[in-house]
Amino acid sequence: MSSHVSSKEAQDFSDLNPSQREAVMHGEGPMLVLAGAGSGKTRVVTRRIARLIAAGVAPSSMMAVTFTNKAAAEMRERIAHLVGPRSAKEMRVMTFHSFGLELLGSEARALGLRDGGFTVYDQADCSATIREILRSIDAGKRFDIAAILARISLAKNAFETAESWVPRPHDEYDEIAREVFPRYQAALRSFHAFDFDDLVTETVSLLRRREDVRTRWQRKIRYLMVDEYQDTNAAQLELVRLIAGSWRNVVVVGDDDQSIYAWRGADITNILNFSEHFQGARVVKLEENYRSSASVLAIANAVLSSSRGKRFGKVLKPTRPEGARVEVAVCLDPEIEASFLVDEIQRATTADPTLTHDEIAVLYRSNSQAEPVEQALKEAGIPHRIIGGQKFYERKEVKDLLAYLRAALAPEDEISVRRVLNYPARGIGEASLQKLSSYAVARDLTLWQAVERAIDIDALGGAAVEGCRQFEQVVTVTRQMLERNTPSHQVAEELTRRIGLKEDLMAASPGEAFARRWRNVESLINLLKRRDERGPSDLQAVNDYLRMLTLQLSEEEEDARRVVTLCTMHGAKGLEWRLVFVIGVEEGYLPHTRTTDPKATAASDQDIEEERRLFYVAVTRAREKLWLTRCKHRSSRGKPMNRTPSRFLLDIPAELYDQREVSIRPGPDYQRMAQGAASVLKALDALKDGTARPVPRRRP
DNA sequence: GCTCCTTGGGTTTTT
DNA sequence: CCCAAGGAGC
Repeated sequence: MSSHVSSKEAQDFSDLNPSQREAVMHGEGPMLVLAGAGSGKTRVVTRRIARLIAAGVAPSSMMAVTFTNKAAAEMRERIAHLVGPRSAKEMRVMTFHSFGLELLGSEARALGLRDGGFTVYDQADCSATIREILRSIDAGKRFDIAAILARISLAKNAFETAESWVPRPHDEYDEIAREVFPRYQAALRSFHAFDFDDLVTETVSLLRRREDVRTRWQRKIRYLMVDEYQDTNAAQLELVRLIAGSWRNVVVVGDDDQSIYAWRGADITNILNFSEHFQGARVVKLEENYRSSASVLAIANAVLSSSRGKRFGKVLKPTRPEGARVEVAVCLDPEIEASFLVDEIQRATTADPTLTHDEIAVLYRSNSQAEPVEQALKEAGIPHRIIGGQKFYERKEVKDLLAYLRAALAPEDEISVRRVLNYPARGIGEASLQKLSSYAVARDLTLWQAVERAIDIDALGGAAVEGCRQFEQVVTVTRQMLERNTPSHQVAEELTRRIGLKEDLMAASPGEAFARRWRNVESLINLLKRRDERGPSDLQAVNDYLRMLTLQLSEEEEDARRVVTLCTMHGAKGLEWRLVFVIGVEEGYLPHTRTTDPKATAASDQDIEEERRLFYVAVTRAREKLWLTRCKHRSSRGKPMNRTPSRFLLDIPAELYDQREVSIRPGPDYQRMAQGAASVLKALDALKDGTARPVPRRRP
């Protein structure tokens, strides 16, 4: 509908500064928008889209690529606000991975996959695959699977194949990865599975080798926009190049100073060298910051000014007044830190009733830091949500149910079959699994085919044969229901009944845990129900939906009602709040030990620079008030440790912030201390009587 | 084959 | 401290 497009908001550019206007008015050809934090980059992207639509460009010929599905949803919403929901819906707004999924799904024939069947493996599935491979090659030592996976992932994103990749000498993880890589890739192919990296790299290789496919997609997508371009890797750059084709209508938006995903293969030279990759590119810098108070920006600029990395060298220019002083709270330990921040939230929201909880965030380096904060917020009755942490899709009961569905849809998906072959327990233990597996290998069968032939396997015991029969029956019935186009949620319900999932969960999880886990099962069934209402339940449709779930559900399905947000600094990118607490500003977290420890993967200055940028990202989330907190003591692995301030904090001139010590607070803390003292006295008494017992742990 | 216990080893970020 | 793997006992 054009009523939106012709609206004043979309066509009046007087509210934009000259650089923003230049970016919005840009027509064809490559452009790099270097957008500092809070400089209005989303605004520029969405306004440009609205302008192009107003100029007659079909929304369906445009694609905007974002970094997360959540960011995509938000961008689509903002576009809808400018141009109307109809046009917004026609546009492609998605992540690289979702795009890969769409393209591979619709080009299944070109890929040579029969009936479009492939599965998407998440990290847990990939880990399970590697665990099996390590077992099969008798790797001996207990390797860190995540480390192997990380190396394979980096190699794949750099277009190394199992054959071409050269491990670094004297790096035992490179060496084991060299062994695992070809087997891993072969295993995924035989399971008809793609991992997240494949979604991009396989798309690239398909577009490279099939001119017809390439041309088809280049005709489809005439305008391409990429957000958070500093976080793209080599494979994604290649995908951009292939899609952009000869039109080269590529607008990328990003900030080299916010590049924080090198550990995942992101290559900062993509943005630094954009003008070489796309000759004749226009470069626009957005340096005026509309988000943060001048006090916050002074801190942000100070953090970057000590940076030694290669940069475009932007400086954020404040447009807003000085605002409240930035404060540093030096706390005794994490519990004090948490109760201090709760106290401060209560004080601030009371003093300013317009400051609602959804305008407040607590940011930390690692998910484990959320726990004491959550505890303190809970005690104080402050509503909050944790972004990240244990994801819905990763919960065991959800994965188990999905594994059954996947096994029914595609029995060659061995990881799924393995996962539920003996769940709930039906007499097929490690030994029987080995026998099934070697039977399959010897005859070049899939594991599923071996299960079907269980009765013919002499080595297998009676209980195991019976278990295989039961499993085969459950899977077969499930498949038949799907073949008859039974709504998928009904299939899932019948499945839970047949395997006795409810009873098993009840038996395995005490009290409250059962309710929570069963609720997860019900939410999954509900999710399927909503899908059923929208479309058919044929095999293809359900399969498509399940593999999309792998991408979508690895993120938050959370609703952001008026609650305080807790999230990692990585997860905070692109978001903003009026009041922000950055906690744990200590050596060991910022930078993280893992990046400074010489024992870990060759710790380099580059890694530390990335940690500095991460701190910069965290700081620039604050609009009005920024608190930096750190602890003097903290226990790690049960051992108490003294903590020192982050080097990045020490780099900030002291006159830019106020500092205060927080050791103990009046109120509840005194009570807690008194209780603590009482229990110590009691324990001493007990020691004297000889009735000492291990003190039960406090947490439920 | 299953469950419970001991032991040893490692600390992050996520599509 | 927390998890996973391996061993003992049922």
